[in-house]
Parts: sequence; C-alpha cells; structure tokens
Amino acid sequence: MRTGNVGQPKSGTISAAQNGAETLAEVAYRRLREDIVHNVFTPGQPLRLELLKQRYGLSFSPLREALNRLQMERLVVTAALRGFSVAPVSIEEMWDATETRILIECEALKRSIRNGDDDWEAAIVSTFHALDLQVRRMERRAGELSSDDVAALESRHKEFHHALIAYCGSRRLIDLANQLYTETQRYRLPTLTGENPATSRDIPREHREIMDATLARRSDEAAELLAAHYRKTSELIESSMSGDGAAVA
Amino acid sequence: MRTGNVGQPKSGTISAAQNGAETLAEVAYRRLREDIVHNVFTPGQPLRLELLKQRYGLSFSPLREALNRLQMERLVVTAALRGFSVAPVSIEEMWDATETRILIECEALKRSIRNGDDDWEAAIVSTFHALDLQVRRMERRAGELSSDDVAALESRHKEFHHALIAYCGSRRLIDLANQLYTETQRYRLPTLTGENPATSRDIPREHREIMDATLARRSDEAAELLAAHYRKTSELIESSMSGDGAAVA
DNA sequence: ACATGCGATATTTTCGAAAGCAATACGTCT
DNA sequence: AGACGTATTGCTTTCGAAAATATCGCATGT
Repeated sequence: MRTGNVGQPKSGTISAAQNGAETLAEVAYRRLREDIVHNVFTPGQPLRLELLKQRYGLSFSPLREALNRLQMERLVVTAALRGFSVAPVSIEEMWDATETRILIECEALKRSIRNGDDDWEAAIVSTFHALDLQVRRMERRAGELSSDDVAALESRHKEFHHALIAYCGSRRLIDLANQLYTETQRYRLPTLTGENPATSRDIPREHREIMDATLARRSDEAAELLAAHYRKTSELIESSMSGDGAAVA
Repeated sequence: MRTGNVGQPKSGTISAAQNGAETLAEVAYRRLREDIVHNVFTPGQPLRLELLKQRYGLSFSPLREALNRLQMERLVVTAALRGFSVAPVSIEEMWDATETRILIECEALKRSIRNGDDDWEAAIVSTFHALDLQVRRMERRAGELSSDDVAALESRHKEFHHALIAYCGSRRLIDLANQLYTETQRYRLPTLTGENPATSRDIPREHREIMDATLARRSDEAAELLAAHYRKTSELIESSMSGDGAAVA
C-alpha cells in the first residue's frame, strides 16, 4: 500500500501525524478540488471512479471520501446510485455564491475592523503590497503569462482578501469565506485567463481603496467597497458568459 | 450485502433511485448525525469504527463516508491518522454558531419578506399553529413528556423557523440555516429535556411576535426579534452550562 | 528513579474483489 | 411495427481483509 518510508529509521518518538502526515483521502481531496476549480473537468461531467483512479493513482476508498467532502462544498453533486458529477455552473449559482460571500465577508470585515491590532494592519499592508507587485509584474510582460504567474496571482489575491477578515474572531465566518472563495473561483478563472476585455476597470485601485477604508476603520465604507468589488467582478463574468455562450451551463 | 428486496418483483421500470433509494452511506450519515445531536455520544468522544460498525450494523466504507460529511458540518472532527471524534462543545463554539446563524437567518428573513407570497404567509401561519398546539399539549401534561413529544416539538419548531426564511430565494442561505440549526441543536436539547428553570420566558409569545412582524412586512423589526430570540436562548444555555458544570467541555 | 528504545496490540486507512443497480441492447409477443 | 419484458454490460456501492500507523506496556541502561 503506502510504500513511502518503509526502510527508513523510525526517527524516535516523532509520529507521522506530528510530522504533518497526509492521508491519501486528503491528497485526493486537494487534487480533485484543484482540478474542478481550474475546470480540468467540465461542469456537469460525471466523475467516473475508474477514470479518477487512473488519473490520480488512488483507489476507490480515498476517492469516495474526497468526493463526499467536496459534495458538501457544492463542488460535486451526487445522485443516489448514479455516482458523482462535477457541480454544474450557472449564472444563478454564481450570483447566489457572490451575494452569500458578500454577506459573510462584509460582516467579517466589520468585525475585523473592530478587533484588528497592529499585526492585522501589517498583514493587510504586506499582502496588498505582494499582490500589487505581482499584478505589475504581469502587466509588464502581458501576453506571455506563465501558469506559475497566474497561480501566484491567485495566491496573493487570496491572501490579501484573507488578511482583511482574519481578525473577525469567528472560525465559521473565515471558513465560509474560504469556501465561497473557492466556489467563485470556478467562475473567475476562465475569465481571468481568457481575454481580458480591456475593461475600464482598475482592480489594484479598488483593492487600495478597500485597504485604505479598512485601515482608517471606516467600517461601512470598507464593506460597501468590498461588496461593490465582488459585484463588479460577477457582472463582468455574467456578461462574458452570456456574451459568448461559452461556459453557460 | 444488501439483502433487502431480493426476491421481490422488479416492479417494471421503476428504478430504486426513482423510488428514493438510499445508500447505506446516507443511512449512516442520518443516524450518526441524529445520535451526535442527541448527545448519545459524549462531545469529544472518539468514534471507534469497530463500535460504530456494531452499533449500526454497517461496514467501514459507508461509515467513513458519513463521517467525512459530518466533519464538514462541524459535528465530527478528525486528526490525521487518529480517526474521528465527536466535535467538542464549548460556550465559545455555541456563540459562534449562534451569531453566524443570526447573520444568515436575519438576511434570509428579510429577503423572504421581500419575496414572500400568499403561500409563504399561509405556511408561516400554519407551522406556527402546529408548533403552538404542540407546546400547549406538552404544557398540559408536563412532567410526563414522552420522547415522541419532544421529537414532535423539535419538528414543529424547525418547520416554523424554516417557513420564515423559505422564500429568501437562496439555496445557500437555507442550507446554511439548516446546518446551523443542527449545530445549535446540540446545545439546546440538553437544556430542553433537562429541568426548565421556570424561566420568565414566554417562548410562544416570542414566536408570535416574530410572525406578526414578519407578516406585517416589518423587516427590521422581525429580524431584531429573531436575533433576540436566538440570543436569549443562548444566554440561558450559557448560564445553565456554567451554573452546573454539566456539559462544559 | 527516570528517560529511552523496543515490542505487542489496537485502530485507522487503504486496497481489490464481490455484490447490487442502472442503462442499454436485444428478443419476443401482440 | 410497437410495446413489453429480459439479458447484458458498465458502473456504483459495499464488504472484508491486508497494510500502515499510533499507542501502550515493558525492559534496559544511565
């Protein structure tokens, strides 16, 4: 089965769990989520276990465990005895996810503004800066964006938005925000990598305004800006989805 | 394996799935959730698979699938290679669940008030009435409350609160509300079945006021009343938890 | 006595195969 | 020819056992 460290020294009392061991079910979970979010599978596509088994080199059990978890995250749907499929996408679903995300993150942002200390502010400034750098780097050499660049951009973007709400004091709000981030990512990524319709949009500026209002502790304004930021994105995706009938489910 | 309907007629083209077939994983999920919510297992208790296998007469696979789903619902926690445990309870967790529930349900209620039609109003009136009847029935013969009565009360209570938000138009908000209902149920039930400290609380009246404000389409007032209703419950549970150090984790 | 390493046991995790359904293709009957 | 029932096929779901890991007890040495 696991053939990893068979002949290796037992390394004393340090257990694999303490070492950050990862079960195969967790591997399956991460890789499947990654592939679904990045549209490696078509929305609605049945996820045949035989296929997944080959693709990931895993067996039924860990795959099924992962699929069950992803089902609870709305990335996978399942019908009684007919297996799993990639959750379909639709404009309605996108807006439901977006508006729910706004509800959650605006509340979390307001609470963060109440609770945040110096470390919180520092993390916001720092993650904003990293994001900004990456954006400029990619603007400079547009046209030839490597997948590493796109991945880095996604990371910085996620880290910035996480930093804003990190001090809300609610594990649930943070987890929900992360989950909704992942859900909406499915809609954002195709637009991001596809042609950017030279939109009259200055995203770095939007981020800066959110940061400024946040650091100035202007709760309501910051929340309004954050909501507008997300709605604007969804509107652009909506028109790009209905414009060219590309990814409309 | 499944020995259910082996020799039975195939009943034409009607498939099991159309009949509402249920996989064993779903059975495991429902029964485990039921038992965790009703504190059949102690919070924090390890859920040994051998035990569950015996208790439910199921095998590893469906049990593990159910546990993975429950983990995503925060009813079960898991450590790398150390199996599953019942999620611990604490006053902090209860308040996080309560306040998140308030955020979700108040928003859903406001949207329902915007969207609700005659059927919506009818369902609210009807479920309120059913709940009220059950409460009075149980008040009449207090002391000797059967577990059926308690179960019926829980059902009516859930149905009423569901009816309020049913027309919010967001699958996500409804599902989150259901999930948080289940989470908070773990805290409510022990207090409910235990001694009721003859509190100066008129719950039917609180419900009626929420209903009245809702049907009169007074959004903000209805949301305020709903939030106060949930907070009051959590406050009573908190004092009962810290008073007698019973269920404090 | 205390820490450390080793062995035995309990438990989780994973696998491969068997069993059970669903969907389809086929044949039979009217 | 069309409808109905029946095998066939492919997939999901479930099982029981094997492998990997954690945990506990014990001995050994300092």
